[in-house]
This record gives sequence, structure tokens and C-alpha cells, in this order.
Amino acid sequence: MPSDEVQPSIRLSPMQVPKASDVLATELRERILSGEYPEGTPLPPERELVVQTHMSRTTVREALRILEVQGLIRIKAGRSGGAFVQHPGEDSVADSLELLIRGRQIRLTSVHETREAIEPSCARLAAHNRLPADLRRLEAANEAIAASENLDGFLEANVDWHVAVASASHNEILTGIMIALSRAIYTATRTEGFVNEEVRAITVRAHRSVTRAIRERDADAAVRRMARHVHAYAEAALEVDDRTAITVPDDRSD
Amino acid sequence: MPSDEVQPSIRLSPMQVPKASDVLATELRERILSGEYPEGTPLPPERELVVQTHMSRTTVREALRILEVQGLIRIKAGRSGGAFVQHPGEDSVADSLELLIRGRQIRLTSVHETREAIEPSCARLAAHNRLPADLRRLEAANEAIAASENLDGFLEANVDWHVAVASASHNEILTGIMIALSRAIYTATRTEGFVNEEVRAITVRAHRSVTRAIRERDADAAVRRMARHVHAYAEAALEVDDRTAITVPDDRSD
DNA sequence: TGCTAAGTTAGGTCAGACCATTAGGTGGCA
DNA sequence: TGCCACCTAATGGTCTGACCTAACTTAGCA
Repeated sequence: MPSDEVQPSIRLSPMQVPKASDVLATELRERILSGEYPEGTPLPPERELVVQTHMSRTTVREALRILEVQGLIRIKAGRSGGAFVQHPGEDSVADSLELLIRGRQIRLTSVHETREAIEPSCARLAAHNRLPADLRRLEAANEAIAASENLDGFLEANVDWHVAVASASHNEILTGIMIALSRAIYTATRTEGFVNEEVRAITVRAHRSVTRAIRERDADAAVRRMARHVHAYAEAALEVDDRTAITVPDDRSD
Repeated sequence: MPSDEVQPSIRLSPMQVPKASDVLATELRERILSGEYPEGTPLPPERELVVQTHMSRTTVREALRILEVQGLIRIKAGRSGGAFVQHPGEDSVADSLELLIRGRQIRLTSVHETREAIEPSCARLAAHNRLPADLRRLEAANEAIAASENLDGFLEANVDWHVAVASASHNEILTGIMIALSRAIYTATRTEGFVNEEVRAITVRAHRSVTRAIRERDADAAVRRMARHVHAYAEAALEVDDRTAITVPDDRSD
């Protein structure tokens, strides 16, 4: 083929060829995110998608797997099973933040910094937006903390209370972030054991005063008290374990 | 088989049978998160994993797909391709936050609330931790804003500056969150068009003053100015478009 | 009526083949 | 010698078709 003949002006830029499974996943994702399908809507069975898309079942399954990991569908086996639309919740954000924290071996300091940034705002919004159910949840968590007998019980109730505050803000983004941060601090603190009787008493007192401010819709007090509480907690935790990366105990047996 | 004979005391509780692909994905995930493999370490080829695990290639591939979506590996095709370990970055958090925001049709108000919670803290930390490279990036974004000629250019440079502040905090969690929030606000604002010459001038001035505080390591001023700036921006944006959900233009053609 | 067994429909796994992409080697030509 | 075109091999991507497993439905029997 002679290369010096005059070329017509057809010029193409380098093109990216997407994978078939990604194409299908993207199509379904856009449809789900558009809100076109309400929560729980069943997607067609895999074999039906095969005939509709002219793709192989392998490809269809990979696409569904992608959406499942992204929290956009939930897959159930068995008859009358299948893929059901699911709008992503706080959990999926929490999961990916957890991967970031663990995978990057992020210093506990960063987690506490983020918490100090977020929790006072959660308290402010909670004071504005709390409903009766939110207050009940806060009280319940407080009582669980006071009644807790071992470290695990204390930490779990503690996490519950902080998540309840975020949840009372009725801001799903902040709630998702707080769930993730709480999980990270939980696993970190559990191995430290700086929690003693005094820490618990102080915690209960601080929580009660923040809860009171939220109940009385006193936003400024809620912010102030929450900021002080979180800051104190962070300092105490860092005192015990300065600049330590978050690691997870390796319990594999091989 | 007679059913009334004395049964020996072997009692089992209902068991959950995990999927094979999940088992493999979990195993690999734990190994990667443990930090055992440095970034870029190649995983064995799919067919090698098949012989090692005694699983089918389908199953192995599903496991790899899960890890890819979670941002823990990067998969390249072709000779000397394969799956390479990748520690999750800010992007994966941003992606999942984006899914939450879009999928739940979260009100723009919530995004702005979260931003008001986070950005002042970013500014504070940036004032403490900023390096020369961070300052250069901030200056560059500021200049791009001043020089921008159309709406898109302005918004992109604006996002760059805000992300640069977060990045200067050297806190990867906050950075990831800010990337996601910025993206959401970007797509929302792009269709609104409340940006005019006056808004741009005000923005440039506000950014300059925050940048100055960060350069001079004046944490208090950085927090104060950033808080004022973000609050003003949020109010202005909400004034134009009160209680609107974030939607994405539907550009499908079928 | 009430329980059991078979049937039906869905996802989960497997085996094997072939296609597509890309890095690296190899030989010919200037 | 040095460069370019071609070929090869390694690896992920896709397809086909089969079978297994889970769970609901229904028919049939006691």
C-alpha cells in the first residue's frame, strides 16, 4: 500500500475501548442513580439480560458484580431471587473510608483530626433537626455506656452514641463519615486499653451534657461541649499511643 | 431411620455458606490491607490463581473484579499485564460518596453543610502543615480563577483551589471527602449559572486572603476566613436554588 | 387438613475454547 | 549498525454450555 498518496482528511484520535461488562454496568448504574427505579425494583434475571443485551452470561454477571460491590444492587439466590435495586447508604461510604484508612495505614491522628472537624457540626445540626426518636436513641446509648461492664461493651455503646448524634443531624453524608471514623477508632482503641473507670465517668458526663444541649435545641452549647469532648478524647488517646498507625491483628493461621 | 431414638448431643446452629469468590476476595483483601505487599506488586496471573486455589477461572475473575471495584488492585490487559496491588486513594472515597449523593438524591443543603463543617478545619491544618509545593498549587489555582474566561474554566479552577487546600492539610481522609463534595457542587452549580463577574471577583478576593493566612501559618485567620467564604458561597448558591435535589442531566438517546 | 416430594426458577460454579491487547523478540533491509 | 515491520507469547476479556445449589410452588398422598 503506497504511503505517499494524498490522504483524505479523515483523522481519528486515539480511542479507548471500554470493556463490555463496564458498558453494561455503567448503563445500569446511570439508570439506577437517575431514580428511575424505586428501591427494591427487581432487575431482569441474568439469562434475560443475556438475550436483551446479546452479551454472554459471564459478562452480564461481571456487570452485576460491579454494581453489587458499589452498593447499587443486592443479589439474592434461589427462586424469586435475583438482583434488586438498592440506593447506596451510609454503609457503603463507611466501607470505602475504612479501606482508605486501613490500606494507607493512616495515622490515628488523621482520624481524630477529621473527627474534630465533623462532630461539632453534627452536634449543631442535631440541635436543630433532632426528632423525638433521635433523643430516645441518644438516651439509650448513654444508659448503655453507664451500664457497660467490660471494655467492648463500653466502646460499642460509645460508638452508638456518636453515630446517634450524627444520625440526629439528618445529614446522610456526615452520618456515613462518622460511621466510618467510629469503626476505625473502635478497632484502634480496643487494642489499647486506656479506658478505665475515670475515663468512663468523664465520658458519661460529657455525653449527658451534649445530649442536654441537643434536647434543648441549644446549638452553640452543643457545638462547644462536643468540641471539648472530642478534643479531650483525642488528646487522651494520642497520649497513650502517639503516632501509631492503625493496624489490624493478623489472625490468619497459615 | 427411626426418629425417636436417643440423639447424641451433636447440635449445629444454622450456618451461612459464603460464596467462593467472596472467600478469595476476602483473603486477598486482607493480605493487601495488611501492607504485606507494596504498591505495584503483581498478583499471580488468573490461570495461576486457578491452579493454586482449585477454583474455576470464573470464580477467580469475580474475586479480582471485586477488589478492582474496591480500588485495591488495578488490572491491565496484554502481555506483562495482570493485577497489581494498589492502595486505595482519595478517589475511591470520592467515588462512593458521589454514589451516595447521587443515589439518594441528597439535597444540596446537606452537601453545603458538610462542606462548612470540613473546610475550615482543612484550612487550619493547612496553615500548620503546608509545604512550599502546596503554596505553589494554591497560587496556581488562584491565578487560573482570575484568568478563567468561561463558566467551566472558573468552576474547575475553583474546585482545584479548594482541593488544594484540603491537600495542603496532609490529611488524606479530609482530602478524599473534599474531592467528592467538590465534584458534587461542581455538577450542581454548572447547570445553575449564578456565577457572574461579581461572584468571581469576590471569590478571588476570599481565596487570596485565605491563601495568605495559610502561607503565614496563621491558623485562626485561615479558619475564620474560610468559614466566612464557604458560608457565603453556600448561602448564595441556595438562594438561587433552594431545596433542590442534585440531578444529572439525562443524555441517553434511547 | 396437613405434610411430603417433586418441579420450577433463580443465582453460583465449573470446564474449555477462542478473541483482543500488548510487550518483547527476530529477521530483513538500508 | 541501526531501524522498522512482522511475528510470538503472555495475559486479560468474552463466549458457550453444562451442572450444582438455593428456595419457592405445587401436586399428591396420608
